[in-house]
Amino acid sequence: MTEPALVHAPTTRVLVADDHQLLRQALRRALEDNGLTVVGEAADGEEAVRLAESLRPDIVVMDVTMPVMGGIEATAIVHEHLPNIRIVVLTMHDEHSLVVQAVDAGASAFLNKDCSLQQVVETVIQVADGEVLLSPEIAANMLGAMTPANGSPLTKREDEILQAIADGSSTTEVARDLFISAKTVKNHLASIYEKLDARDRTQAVLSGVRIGIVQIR
Amino acid sequence: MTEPALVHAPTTRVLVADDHQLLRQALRRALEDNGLTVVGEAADGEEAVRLAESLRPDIVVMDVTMPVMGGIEATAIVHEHLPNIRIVVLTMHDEHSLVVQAVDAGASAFLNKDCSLQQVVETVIQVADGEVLLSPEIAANMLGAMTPANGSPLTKREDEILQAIADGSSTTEVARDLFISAKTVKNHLASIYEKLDARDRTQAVLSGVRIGIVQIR
DNA sequence: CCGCAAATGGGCCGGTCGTCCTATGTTCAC
DNA sequence: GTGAACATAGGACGACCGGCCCATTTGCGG
Repeated sequence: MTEPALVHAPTTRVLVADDHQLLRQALRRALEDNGLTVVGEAADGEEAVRLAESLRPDIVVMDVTMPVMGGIEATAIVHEHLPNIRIVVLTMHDEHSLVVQAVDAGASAFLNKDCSLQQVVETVIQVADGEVLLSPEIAANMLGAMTPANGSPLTKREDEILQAIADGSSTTEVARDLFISAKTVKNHLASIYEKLDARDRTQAVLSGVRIGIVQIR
Repeated sequence: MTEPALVHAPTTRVLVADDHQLLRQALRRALEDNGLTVVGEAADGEEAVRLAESLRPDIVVMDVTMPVMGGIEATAIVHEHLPNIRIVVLTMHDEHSLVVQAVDAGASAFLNKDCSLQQVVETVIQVADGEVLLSPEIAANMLGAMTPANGSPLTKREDEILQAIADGSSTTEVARDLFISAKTVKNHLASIYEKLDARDRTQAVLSGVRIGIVQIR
């Protein structure tokens, strides 16, 4: 993964993936005003993967919350198939656990939407330019004084199960979808109730929404 | 659509209220590039109310989902105290009940974030310029084919019960709190499920949150 | 190496929930 | 004034949920 020469690269090609046209336009303008080329825009994760494949951008600016396929998942897929493409992940929610997930998925940088357009542009340039992979610490720092060091109080599996419940699945359906027994789901739910101080799935889901670990879809 | 006189107005003063700096900047740039003056930015509803009071803008571009105080509430307060200020409401979610709530609160226009920056600018100019108050129909049209014009699809009692469930009460507790029998609560819940196309209280509450008839507390 | 947390799973039981009937009184619009 | 919608309420039943035991495996940190 070394590309020493070819510094002559005329422009950095950027793909913008965000489900909000407003944001896409804003990002496009900001990037283009700073000498970068926006080669495409995607409105969901799947489109982002497709366009990354066909357009071969240098950088993808990827929103986390998108329909059809989330940004994290799209990041993982793009990163696996096209490891040369660097991905800058954008998020609405100050969720520290997302940083970890994003970095795991192969993101090179992580920004939340409370940062400035300029910061986004700078980050993209830095990431395109050099090896400036943002460490989780830097990312966490950028997110400002966030909650000390939690993210989700739940484990990955618990997050997954709670989200599935929020998405409308019953205990049995979650079990089927995750290829585990219903009993295991109930066990996880019990842990979730304890950790979120909820007494049933309804309150647990609402707690999850409140603290930003559950997406309303 | 005629705007003959008062063309002398030097600039239209706009206040941008959105919790995402990215969006605020994007809107500021788009507005300023089109000859409008952005006199301030607010990151939450309370700040929006405060700044509207002190800066006296002509227009407030107000996001719905903001911390501390929501955009709808802020719209209502600003509209009551300063009826001359016209408010353009922006939202992420295509929820038609929000249109009604926004219009009730005194909004002059309603846009979702999937519209273009240009559309936002045009709307602001139109609203500032003339009497171009967007009717619910126009707003509805913008949001796509939506249901006629209601607020909540539920009755008052049903709203009340769903909110109580969201607040953490069980069927029996709701019954006790409302001085009715548990059976009646179950009956209302059954109606709620049918109307919201939910199969249990969890989904019903989430639907309620989605369409803005349930407050997360 | 040992412990601990996470993920998996089983059984049991009481209580709640969701659904199916039916029924009565009130209110409001047509 | 007659029906439609709303709010009230009961019974019965099966399914699901939440709490309480418990066990095994895996992986990570001290």
